[in-house]
Amino acid sequence: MEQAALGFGALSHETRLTVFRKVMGAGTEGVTAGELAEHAGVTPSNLSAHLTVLTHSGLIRVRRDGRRRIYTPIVDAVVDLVTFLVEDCCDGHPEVCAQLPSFQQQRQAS
Amino acid sequence: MEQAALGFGALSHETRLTVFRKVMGAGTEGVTAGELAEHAGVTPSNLSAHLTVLTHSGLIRVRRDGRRRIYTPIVDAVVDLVTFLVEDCCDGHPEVCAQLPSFQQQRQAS
DNA sequence: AAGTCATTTCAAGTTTATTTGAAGCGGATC
DNA sequence: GATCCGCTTCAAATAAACTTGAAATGACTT
Repeated sequence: MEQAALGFGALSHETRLTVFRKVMGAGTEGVTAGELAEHAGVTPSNLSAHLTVLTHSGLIRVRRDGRRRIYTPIVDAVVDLVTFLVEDCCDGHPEVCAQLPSFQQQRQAS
Repeated sequence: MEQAALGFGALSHETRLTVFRKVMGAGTEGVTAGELAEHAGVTPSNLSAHLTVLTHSGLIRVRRDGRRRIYTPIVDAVVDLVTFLVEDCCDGHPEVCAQLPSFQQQRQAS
């Protein structure tokens, strides 16, 4: 639960949420810090601070490529976080989770 | 996205996460502040502060019953939050969302 | 109407986050 | 080896979150 709180904390800031989504979208290939800074519209320095929070939460990781750093999602960690939230939602209210988008459908669509 | 950040922020503290889960589990019937304080092992005053954050985030609501206050989940808001996270996860990585527990299955189980 | 109960509000202190710009560092280029 | 690039680290300032206990509120009870 400590881990979940950490994960939610990492997503509790608009800049970080923006960055997180961009990183998720980038998949295995990843995104550079520079691209993320531009995308989020913040200074490199500020972005770096937010990236530290996100990596510390275990939701993303860094890899080096020459002089740039490439950020990639740790998908298992994201799945764990989603699962945690979903269990709260669906254990007590199973009838409600039918409202959630069908993952199978999305899978075929994209 | 602002709303999502607010929601995640509300879940980013262990006490609030504990409280949130208890409220979710209580369903329509709800839980009193007193029960929540005992469950979370914090003072009434401290709990009240956390409840303010949670209600302000739109994930739970209060209703009065005599001299007690009963907290209930706002399930739609929780579903929205889960959906938000799931979309990040599954739009870019649809193959991964198969790892998530099947809601239909859970529905029949409980 | 006085007392008690459940809970919140207040104010103050403490801790933790966030932002900023300057400086540093490792890797590429000249 | 000097320089430029991409990014991080540092330090200092500001802001936001958290905790605490005392006091207030509003609703039942006697």
